[in-house]
Amino acid sequence: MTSSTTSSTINGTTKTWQAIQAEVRKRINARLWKPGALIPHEADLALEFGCARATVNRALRGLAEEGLLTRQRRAGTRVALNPVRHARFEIPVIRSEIEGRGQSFGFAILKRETLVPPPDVRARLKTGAKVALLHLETLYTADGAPHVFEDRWINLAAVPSIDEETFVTISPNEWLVREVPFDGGDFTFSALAATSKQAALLACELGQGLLVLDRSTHNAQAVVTSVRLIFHAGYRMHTQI
Amino acid sequence: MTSSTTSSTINGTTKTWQAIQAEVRKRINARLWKPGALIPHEADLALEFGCARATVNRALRGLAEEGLLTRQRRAGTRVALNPVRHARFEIPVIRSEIEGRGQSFGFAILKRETLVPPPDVRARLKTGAKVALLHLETLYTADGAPHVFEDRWINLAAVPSIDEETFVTISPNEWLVREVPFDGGDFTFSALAATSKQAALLACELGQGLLVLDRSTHNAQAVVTSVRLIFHAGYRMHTQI
DNA sequence: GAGTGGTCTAGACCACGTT
DNA sequence: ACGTGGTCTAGACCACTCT
Repeated sequence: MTSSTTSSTINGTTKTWQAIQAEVRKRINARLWKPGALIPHEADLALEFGCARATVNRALRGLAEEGLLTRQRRAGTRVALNPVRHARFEIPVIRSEIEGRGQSFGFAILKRETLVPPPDVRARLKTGAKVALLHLETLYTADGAPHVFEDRWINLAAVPSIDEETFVTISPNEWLVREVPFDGGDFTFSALAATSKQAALLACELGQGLLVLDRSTHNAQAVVTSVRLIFHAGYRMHTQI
Repeated sequence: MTSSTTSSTINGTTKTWQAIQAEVRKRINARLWKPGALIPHEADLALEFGCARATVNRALRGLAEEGLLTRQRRAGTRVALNPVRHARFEIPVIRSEIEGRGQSFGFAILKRETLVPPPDVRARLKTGAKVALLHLETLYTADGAPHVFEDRWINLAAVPSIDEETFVTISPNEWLVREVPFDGGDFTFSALAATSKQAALLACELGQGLLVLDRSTHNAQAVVTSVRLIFHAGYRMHTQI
């Protein structure tokens, strides 16, 4: 038997950090280490598992990042009281999402203008009262059917070269992902009932519930873009942990 | 000046893994290393930065987990073509969320019954056609105002001791988090327009858009619980990356 | 076959918060 | 003050995969 997978337990003596992590998980689930309780030091565990302390550290760090453990310098490591689970969902790159389902992707620029935005948009982008921004309205389609309506404002100061882009072959979404590096962003999920305009755009009935994702992305200097995505009726955004 | 923070650059010679990570980020953002391009080996970088290879590894591993880099054994490390950003948002523990805003938390069990569920719920929980489950309907309130309506099914086989719980002092949500360890789950965001029943429960107008979160959690053995949360009108779920 | 990332070790020093 | 996690090192071997 040449069974030597990456995570292995050798005669009960744990070696890899994955195996140690699994063992710790087991003890937590079995309530051997109860929520809120202190678990042994890294040094003790290293001794028990017959490995280096760094290996134990690697295992426990992962569990702490998951939220299963709470670690503090002098205080030691505790089992988290409420396992604060972090869901990690991928930010949908619209084209990949559609083509990944085997559908054909399309988009149409409905509006393109440069003007001083309304106050709420100014607040989100943190721009002055007289600064004009690029405003784009785009409809993305899957197999020709409306998929999502995008209402986007772009900070021209942060993305000067966008003036030369016509968005004939590449969508605003992809162009920005490709051309503008960003450090972070805010995401907000909400819901609304379709107005007549939205119902017409997204080919749904008046008043249907629509999922909305507001998102603004920024880099070190400024807020680059703020966008509202209104998805077609029945759209579900799915993720796992 | 005693400026010795955790992430520091010493005379241009980078030492900590955080500093190395920041430097690599800078080079990617500055397009010094372009998307899709191969970056130097760990060994080379270690030499350049004057540190051990393990330190470089630590820095690059983090960036790979973020999705900014793609690493393969023999092939080397590349800058990711489409920075597949994944947002990491905390699963809201309802009580913490409400109390964290300084509001008072409350809940009321509206329905409690044990019966064989409809087919769609059976499918989600992967239970047989004759297996009875616990069904709970709960309304959570913030400062007395409706916050979220919870429609939950619980697999009694996975959580036997729940029959003795009256949910007078602890909500179903918290009880499950506390008593049942779980390994993973599915999350689905969607939206609906309030029915008259929902409008009455959540004190909103008929037809308002409501955010919906469907979630099922499982452990190694079985699906433990499946729940639909319907949030009050105007609710926004926010996260950052 | 050979090169690259993945991991482990044994030891060391440091940062930080509890005591 | 002191104990615990956080990190770094220098070296080693392994796993994977591209050529």
